[in-house]
Amino acid sequence: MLNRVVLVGRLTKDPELKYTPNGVAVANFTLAVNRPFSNQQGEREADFINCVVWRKPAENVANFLSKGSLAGVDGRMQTRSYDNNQGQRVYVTEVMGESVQFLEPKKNGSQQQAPQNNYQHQELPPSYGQDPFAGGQPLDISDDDLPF
Amino acid sequence: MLNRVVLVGRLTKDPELKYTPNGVAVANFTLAVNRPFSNQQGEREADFINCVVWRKPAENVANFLSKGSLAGVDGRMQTRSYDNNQGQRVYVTEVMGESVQFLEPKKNGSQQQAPQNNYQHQELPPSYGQDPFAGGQPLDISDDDLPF
Amino acid sequence: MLNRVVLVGRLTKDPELKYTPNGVAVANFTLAVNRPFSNQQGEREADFINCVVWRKPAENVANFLSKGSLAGVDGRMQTRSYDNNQGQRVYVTEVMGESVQFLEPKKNGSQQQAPQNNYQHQELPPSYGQDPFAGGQPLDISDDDLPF
Amino acid sequence: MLNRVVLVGRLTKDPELKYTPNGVAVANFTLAVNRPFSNQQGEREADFINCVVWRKPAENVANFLSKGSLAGVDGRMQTRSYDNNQGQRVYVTEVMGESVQFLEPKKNGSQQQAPQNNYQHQELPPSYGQDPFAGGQPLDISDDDLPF
DNA sequence: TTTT
DNA sequence: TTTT
Repeated sequence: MLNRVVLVGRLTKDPELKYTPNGVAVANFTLAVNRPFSNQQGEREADFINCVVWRKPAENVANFLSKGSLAGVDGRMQTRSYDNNQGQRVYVTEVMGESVQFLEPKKNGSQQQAPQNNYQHQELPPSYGQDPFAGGQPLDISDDDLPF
Repeated sequence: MLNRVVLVGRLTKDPELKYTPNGVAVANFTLAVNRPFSNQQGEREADFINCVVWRKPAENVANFLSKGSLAGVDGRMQTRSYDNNQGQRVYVTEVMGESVQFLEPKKNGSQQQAPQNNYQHQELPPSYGQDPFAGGQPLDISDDDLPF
Repeated sequence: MLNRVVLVGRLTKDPELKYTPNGVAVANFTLAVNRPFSNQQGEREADFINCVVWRKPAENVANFLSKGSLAGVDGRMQTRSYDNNQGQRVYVTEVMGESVQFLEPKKNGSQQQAPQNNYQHQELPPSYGQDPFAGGQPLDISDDDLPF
Repeated sequence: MLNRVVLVGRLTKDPELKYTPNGVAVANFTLAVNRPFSNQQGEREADFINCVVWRKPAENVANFLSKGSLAGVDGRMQTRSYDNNQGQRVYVTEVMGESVQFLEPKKNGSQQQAPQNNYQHQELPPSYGQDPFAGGQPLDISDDDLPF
């Protein structure tokens, strides 16, 4: 059924990159998306939206985005739940990002080249993404949990 | 900043209609949106997405939708948090529906007329929405909490 | 770059199904999408949006939709131009539908079963889509024109 | 009915600002949106999408965007037609932008301050938008043509 | 637990 | 050239 989300916002922290036991990359990050209206106190608020990105785009996210980066995400809303250590059910809503657009030149990097174009499907410089296990830490879940 | 969600799904229950002390209508409902892929066990899953609608469209939702109704929602993702009665912070992500489309003729109703067209901005039959407090129960929050 | 369109509307005619010389299916149809506001004369207008769908979903469209069917489309806007027979450049904007949702049970059909779920990725009954060339007429363009 | 478009792209030219006889501002511009895939020749193409923005946001567009600016547009697809001077019917599809996000600091400007935040609903510096007729040229259509 |  |  139709389920489409498009967001533009800034990362609240550096993205977290992990790998499933099978070597599938997953990146998690939170986008702060400013609201277009002010609250009663006249302040602008933001929504903090958790995003998950899988596979190659996950590695691009980890390579090109960091705290404060402006990014666009096109994806689907997903919900899941789990029991926390106090034995309570926690409900999670997040955005499964199918594509991520980098809306600013890579910042922190030193001598790095910014990508010529900022789309997720871009050809990345050959130095990226070579060893899928580099730079990320293994994820403690079985691949059976992967829904796709 | 850009924040746009479009969903089509079915209500998991009848919508809940409430009113703020000032008489502003709010409807809450959950949409079950089937995923386009199957999980490891070959089953189709759904995402359960909480939606909030304000004012006149809230009353339309309450009048035209019920458990199982197929509906489209166009809106924005919002996040908020509160402390539950165990003193723990609970994070909530929901969709603020700006417009709701009724994709099926009104069901349960007896002799009721289905709307000629199913858009939220439709002219409703004069019998609807007259007394903003009819059919809903008061909401225990101050209007100061309304962000818009 | 971000380019996302979501529409719900009714087909103005039966969809047209064609095949490239290589046997790739393409369906074309126009969605009438009613506007949420009235014009100066108090009339509701509609937008008439041309949609193109490729491959398997194209065949599903041809099998399940017909004039008047209510459908949802999730896709991208695309533009192209060509010279007409009067030698004038014609600019075309259309929606490349990546997924199509059938929002009504199949109508015209006689004893046909409606699909159990209406998503484009659905398993179709085995009688469908067997011979990719059945029911469509060949398309007079080279596959070199296919951009993906 | 559901009709939602979200785009991020770059202006192909400076926006055109006009005013109806009643002083309602309208801005027109074309966004070049790069495609996420390459064509047969391995080249990246773009879609060129015409956008229209009304009223205050139209003036913001004229003040903050220029050729090459990166911008996000959230709106609806609209179609219309007219007869050209050769007496032929021309069909037009464009995006009615409801909100426009400025994704880069204002460029060409000399000593100008970039907006603190780039959302269309932003508070603009007091020097902007004061005389709604400044800087735009009158539009040769009656307000009766305005559909909303 | 939040970004410019 | 347009749908309910």
